[in-house]
Amino acid sequence: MATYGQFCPVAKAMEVLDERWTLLVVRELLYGSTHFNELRRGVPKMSPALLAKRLRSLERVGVVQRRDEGGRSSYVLSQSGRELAGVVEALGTWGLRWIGELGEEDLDPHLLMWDMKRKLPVQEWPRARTVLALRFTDVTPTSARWWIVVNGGEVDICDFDPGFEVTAGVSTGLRSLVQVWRGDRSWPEALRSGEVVVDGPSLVRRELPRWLGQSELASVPRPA
Amino acid sequence: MATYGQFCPVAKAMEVLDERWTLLVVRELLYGSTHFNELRRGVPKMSPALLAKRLRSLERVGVVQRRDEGGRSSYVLSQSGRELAGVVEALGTWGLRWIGELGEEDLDPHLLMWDMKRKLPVQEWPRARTVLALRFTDVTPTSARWWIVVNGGEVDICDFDPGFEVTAGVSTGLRSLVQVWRGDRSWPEALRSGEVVVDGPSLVRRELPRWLGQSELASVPRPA
DNA sequence: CTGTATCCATGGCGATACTG
DNA sequence: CAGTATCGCCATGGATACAG
Repeated sequence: MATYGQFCPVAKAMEVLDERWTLLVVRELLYGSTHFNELRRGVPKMSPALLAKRLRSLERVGVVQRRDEGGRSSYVLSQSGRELAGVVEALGTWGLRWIGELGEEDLDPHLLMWDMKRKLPVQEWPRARTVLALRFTDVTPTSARWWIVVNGGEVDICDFDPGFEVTAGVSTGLRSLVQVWRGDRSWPEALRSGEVVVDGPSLVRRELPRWLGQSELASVPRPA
Repeated sequence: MATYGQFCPVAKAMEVLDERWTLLVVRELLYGSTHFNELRRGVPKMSPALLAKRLRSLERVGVVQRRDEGGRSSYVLSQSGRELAGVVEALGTWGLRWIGELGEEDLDPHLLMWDMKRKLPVQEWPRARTVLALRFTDVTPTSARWWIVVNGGEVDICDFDPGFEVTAGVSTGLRSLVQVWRGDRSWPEALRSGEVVVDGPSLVRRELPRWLGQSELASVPRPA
């Protein structure tokens, strides 16, 4: 860990946190991931060796507590780690307001589905099993089709047809759905523009924005 | 600038902010520094080449506005940059609470004096010129003696005797004064323990804690 | 004073393969 | 599933000197 040679608390914090990927791992832990490969899903472009290294660093500085669970390990934030929520939130708010341009390489369908799996507002969905068939119109075929299954408060995401009756189909450009999820665009606008198309009963077409919702940070006000 | 390939606002923010030194430069700009060598005083261990590079990066992403002022340049935060105050504050709060251990190399008397120069509560000082002669008992002779001159709301820090009549002398270990300044220890405790010794009229001995005060973050509550 | 230019070593980190 | 092991590049950034 490189040092700054400053007693300033900001510098001392950055000695721990400024290394590449570190705060994204913390973000995943804050979102509730506890196991190695679960963490990997949230930072897929990070090599496993580096993730292991970061977890060891975070454990050493007391941000993460590692527990051995008979062979496998689990990683949980300590009190110190949980308090990084304030830092992560400030970064997210700032990033949403001021770093709006997304490159093509930022648009990863796996990450979007993983994020949705964790944060879909299941309480808005019907009690009965509900299945959305999602199709990204502008994505390489192997990652273009997804199924969202909500049943009894549980969300499952499949990249193959699970075989259940489909409640509705959703067809959209990946960028459009990412923008709506982040709150860069609104659901009504995206539907009106025709960039997100819902194929199904009119009731579902009306409810879909509430079912899918938006990420937590979406409501952050944007600069005028 | 290395990318993460994620649309997450935290990741997009960190692409801009996670490089070494970047947020410390922003901190200096938030504290009001505007010129190159003024910034350098706040990040003395950073090479000038790297500082120039970081300033260019920050300008490119719209955090800093550079102005040409007839030969020299000044650097001012944009609206986007000013909003990084929330990030810096969250980092400082967390760092103060959880990264308490300071190594010897973190104890730089120049940085302490530079910080004090900017943030001394001059409104607490007498109207008439007041001079404190500071001596660090445990620091290499060339950086051990400092004079703080407060006059008409202006603070001057000298590393040589400015020749004015000295109101009082303060003798202390560098670490002790840093700890008090950060709020890791209280003024009463430091004086009582004898680690900070004030040599002067009893009125000054009473007033000194209010004159020097503590850094802004010092009041952050510490973990039990 | 305000930077720029150059050089160089380090090690961070990405890629890949592999193991219990 | 949960990591380790290894390799090698190249970019980061530290140091120093110098220029306008």
